[in-house]
Amino acid sequence: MTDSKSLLKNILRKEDLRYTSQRQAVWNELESSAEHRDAENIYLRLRRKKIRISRATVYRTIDILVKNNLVRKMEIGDGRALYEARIGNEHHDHMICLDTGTITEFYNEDLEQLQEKIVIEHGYELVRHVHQLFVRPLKK
Amino acid sequence: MTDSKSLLKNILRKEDLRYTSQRQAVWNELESSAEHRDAENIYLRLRRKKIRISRATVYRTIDILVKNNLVRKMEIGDGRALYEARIGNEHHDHMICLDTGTITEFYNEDLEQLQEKIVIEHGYELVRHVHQLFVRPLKK
DNA sequence: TTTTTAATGAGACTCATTCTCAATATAAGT
DNA sequence: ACTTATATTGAGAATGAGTCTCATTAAAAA
Repeated sequence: MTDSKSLLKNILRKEDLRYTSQRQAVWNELESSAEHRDAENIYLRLRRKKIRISRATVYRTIDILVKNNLVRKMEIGDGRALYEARIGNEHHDHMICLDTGTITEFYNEDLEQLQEKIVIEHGYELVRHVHQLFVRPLKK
Repeated sequence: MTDSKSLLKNILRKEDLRYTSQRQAVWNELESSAEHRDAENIYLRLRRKKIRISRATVYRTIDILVKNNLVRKMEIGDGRALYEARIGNEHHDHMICLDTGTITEFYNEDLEQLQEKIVIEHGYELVRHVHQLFVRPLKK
């Protein structure tokens, strides 16, 4: 069994959920590219590959993957959400260019630590965070 | 004329828009509380006060206020957006408690500067940012 | 005032996501 | 393997925040 299959199976077992071809297909699709994709894109691609799946199942499966940290959800502000696999993909935040729509990933350790410090000072622990920088190219 | 009225009038004049009672009512409503409120809440409160206004106008007016920095928009991740007046209200980010829903505002100068530094290193300038910390109470 | 044109309201519409429920598939037990 | 119990699925209806349309109303310019 490939790592990808056993990883998913273990998570489904832990959650007392059944292993199905649809759930594997959604995970394969997300895992196979580093893109930020929306649910409709995943649905359409699976259909194009002649995989029998519905939108409802795509959404339901993504929820499971997000809850189990295999996939990161990112709300882009226009009412849609984009997803990306976390596999071989350490934590990062996003910089979104307002001119071109280009999404650049960034990670800054100082920033991470500062966030932790801030929430602790308020008597909380950090569960997750959303950090998006909306930018424009520097004109020189 | 109150400050609140002339502030709005000036902005509408600048934007070549007309001053109307509905626009004033939406601005009054937002300005009069420091709460984070959604569009529906503002609409219902104005109706309860017997002010003649429609949802469409609430949304249209909020857009104008956001565009002119009188109001800050905050997407909360469940598909809704919350709004708060910026009046007497310097920039801050939000900490959202997952247990209680409590929203705590925070501001950290180091964090602000770090963000600026990061985008510049990538050849961009920062236009705006979204920074939300989802937290849980520290149990001791 | 009159006139011009922007703003409004009611409700239709959009679009991502969620829900419903009958049909189907998984996996446990034999 | 076969049966059985029950979780999962699919099709499409439903939801809900936000946007759009267009006839009516109201600013504000003349």
